Amino acid sequence: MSGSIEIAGDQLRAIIERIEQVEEEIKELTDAKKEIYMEAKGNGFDVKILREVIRMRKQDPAERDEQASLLDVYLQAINGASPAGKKAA
Amino acid sequence: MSGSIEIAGDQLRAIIERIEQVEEEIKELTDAKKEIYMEAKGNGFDVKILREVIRMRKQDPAERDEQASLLDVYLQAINGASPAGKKAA
Amino acid sequence: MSGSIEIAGDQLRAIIERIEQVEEEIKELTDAKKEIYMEAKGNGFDVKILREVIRMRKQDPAERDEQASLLDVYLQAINGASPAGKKAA
Amino acid sequence: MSGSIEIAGDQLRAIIERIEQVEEEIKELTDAKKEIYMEAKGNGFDVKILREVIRMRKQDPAERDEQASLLDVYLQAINGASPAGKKAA
DNA sequence: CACTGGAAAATGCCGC
DNA sequence: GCGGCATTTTCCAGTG
Repeated sequence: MSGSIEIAGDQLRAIIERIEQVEEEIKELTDAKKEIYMEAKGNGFDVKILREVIRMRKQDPAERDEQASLLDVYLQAINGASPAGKKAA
Repeated sequence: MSGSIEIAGDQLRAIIERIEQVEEEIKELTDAKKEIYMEAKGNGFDVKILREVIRMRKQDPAERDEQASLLDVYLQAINGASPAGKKAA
Repeated sequence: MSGSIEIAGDQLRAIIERIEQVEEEIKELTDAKKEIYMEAKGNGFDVKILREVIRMRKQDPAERDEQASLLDVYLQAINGASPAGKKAA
Repeated sequence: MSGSIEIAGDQLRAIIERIEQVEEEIKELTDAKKEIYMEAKGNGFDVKILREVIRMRKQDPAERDEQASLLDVYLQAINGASPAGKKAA
């Protein structure tokens, strides 16, 4: 009766503790990351650009180019839309 | 003609303008909100605490539900796999 | 005695309600914005790029160029660092 | 020499590599966390509810404090401008 | 005037 | 493949 619940309860507790443990470790690393950024900032680096560099390195080059050209397409589409009839210039 | 490049320039413009319009309105309201806080501050209220009160009021309804069903939640978690009162399957 | 508290209480309530009212309106507009993006997506536009276009339009050109060139500086600094002794090439 | 352009390339590289290293470790832990959830799911637990339980446990201590001092908070808000028991100033 | 903390936005992920 | 959720990132106001 209370048997299967007890067992599940123990299991549940174990799961929760494991997850909380891992989350704790993640938090430590996240803090470490922040510190590195802060240190970099202290050395005169621009944190925002730094993040962008890291983001770029994560992305594969093909994908990057594709996004860049799509952006160009959009920008040109905006400029080339209706204003001043340069439609097919 | 420029063909595949000229992708719906007019449509794109329309979308962008609509979004920018909405963002403009949001900005106005955000400013109004700030003004209310400032006015409150001028009347001797502590803005930080005011924000906290509002935050709590937002969370409270949700919180109440969660609190009320905490035990249920645990019980469900323990045998969440049997959805529909399959007691002991 | 309870006098000044009462008055302040009314005032407090009024402030809170005004803010909550404004926040409600902001939420509606935010939802509207989301819908526009979703509609655009339904028409084949890339939401992420769309967001970038809008972000770019908000930023003044000078600032934009500055960021872009700083990014270049960083990227070149990475490539030109130690590897393969091209230090002063 | 390239002068002002060659801005601390080595330093920059070191920073980036450190960050990427830490992010790698975070990713491993994140994956571990996911695995725990998956394992739990395999044992009949409802992942969504599990997440909720963990979230509540995180919020609970803070929540308790906030709840306990709600009245205080309101009272402070009402005369927050007099910090240090200036009774009726 | 840079730092800190908190609100708002954006991105990525997971399940359906 | 899409919509919703959770995390992460960015922005901004207050503060020393």
